[in-house]
Amino acid sequence: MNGPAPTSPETSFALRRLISFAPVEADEQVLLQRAAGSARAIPARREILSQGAPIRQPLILIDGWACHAHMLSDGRRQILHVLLPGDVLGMSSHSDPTAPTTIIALSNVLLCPAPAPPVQQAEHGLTEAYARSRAQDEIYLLRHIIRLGRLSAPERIMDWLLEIGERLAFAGLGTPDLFPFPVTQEVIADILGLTSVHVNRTIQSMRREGYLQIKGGTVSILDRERCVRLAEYPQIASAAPTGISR
Amino acid sequence: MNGPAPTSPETSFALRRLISFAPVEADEQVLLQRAAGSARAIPARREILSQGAPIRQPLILIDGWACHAHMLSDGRRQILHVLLPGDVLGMSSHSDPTAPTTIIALSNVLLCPAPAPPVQQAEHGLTEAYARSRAQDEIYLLRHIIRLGRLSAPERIMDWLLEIGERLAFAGLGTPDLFPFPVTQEVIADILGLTSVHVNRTIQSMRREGYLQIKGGTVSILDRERCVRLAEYPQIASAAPTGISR
DNA sequence: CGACAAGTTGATGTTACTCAAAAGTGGTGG
DNA sequence: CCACCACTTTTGAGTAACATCAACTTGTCG
Repeated sequence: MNGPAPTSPETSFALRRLISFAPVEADEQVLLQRAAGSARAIPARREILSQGAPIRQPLILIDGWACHAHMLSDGRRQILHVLLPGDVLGMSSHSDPTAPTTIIALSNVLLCPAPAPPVQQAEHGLTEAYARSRAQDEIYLLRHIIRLGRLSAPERIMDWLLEIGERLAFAGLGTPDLFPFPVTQEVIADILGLTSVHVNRTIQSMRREGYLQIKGGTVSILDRERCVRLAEYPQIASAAPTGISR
Repeated sequence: MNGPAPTSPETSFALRRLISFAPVEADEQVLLQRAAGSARAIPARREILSQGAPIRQPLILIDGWACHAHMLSDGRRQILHVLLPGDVLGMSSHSDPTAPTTIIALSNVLLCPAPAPPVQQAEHGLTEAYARSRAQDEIYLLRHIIRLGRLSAPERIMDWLLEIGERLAFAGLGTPDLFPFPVTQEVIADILGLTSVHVNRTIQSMRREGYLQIKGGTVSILDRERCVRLAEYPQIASAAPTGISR
């Protein structure tokens, strides 16, 4: 549905993102390619990792969407973090790591083991790429806290959509203004701490006012300027003018 | 105000927490003690690290409370994470790290440089302690997302207080049911994504119903059983019965 | 075509926010 | 000891945002 040849291109997309974090040596790239070749498929809704379980080995998401999720005893669900192609799951820097949360597939996904860097040399290659990927994930977590704590429903939705668009574009899957979007409004609600009904009404209102369009599993940002303003979305690679003097 | 000799004991409290994460060799403990001895004081409200600035060197919080905070342009503030004695700031595993958020002192604090482990041996000593401390911080971030996304105001406040009590007790500062508490209701509001007025009313209601007491900079959990139930607080070191079959 | 999931709509309820002011608290200097 | 200040907590009344409940409609896939 989303391109000419659906078999091998996704692989390189996912790896492209990871490689962009740091200069990865040719031999390491081969390791990645080989790992990606052995990726296994997991159907939507299936649990990938369960909370508290020991992590056998870190994984790379090659295709599809997944998420960290937490259920409360009365059925409320909060999705903590969305995982997109190229994201690394379960990478930890200490011994005997256990999964801090349950990870489930949001769509059909392809997963492969994350190859260990051949040389454990810091500040270079794959080691550095993994470290930066993890640091970036932490930034997304922090931004998510801001969203949930201080943004209104329209702001939350817009801010999150802009982030997803940016992340997907980073992996070569669409552009920041037009990207594939395989999740239901119920999932959006569980990510953003809202109800699906409220998500629906809010999206409709944004659609009516010409901000964006969501149709057929695709998001189009129609007026990026206004969208960014609505969400106070932090500009990519801009000087941070956060200086609050005295 | 909080004990007989206010000069040196805090130092060992903070280090106790860090050391508890992994067996730290005697020589490494000496490094920590020496670093703590050179701690410098920073007054409340002062900025410790600003967003986007390069991190010169990781720090250990020896005494007092600090936090990661983010301001929106219209004055809204979200506190992302609270830092307590023994917490490590700005520890990163990749090269040229920059501060993902601004860190400010919530009270007067003592800070010292985090000594680099003498032997860069994974799975042992200080390296492992730092790694586990960071992993634990990530778990607190995830829990915070659940709080903000899916818990009501009373649940948020209770859940957060229980977490703070546990963390302080872990560092030897009070017990999980009785601990020092140097922050205003306005700060609580900015942590929990509420307004200070609503925090006030909610705390009063919990006080009236016998859950807890907050007075004179001290929190007392009066009925832990009921508090834990109110917040669905995850039990420490309990088997995780999260198995959702099929 | 039928069944099931997803999206949409309406009516109503509740939680939490806003604005504004009063009352309490602690520190400082005369 | 008191007066004063700034800050924090508390209270009240009105409002806005979001949730809830319950249909109904649309779309998709076998």
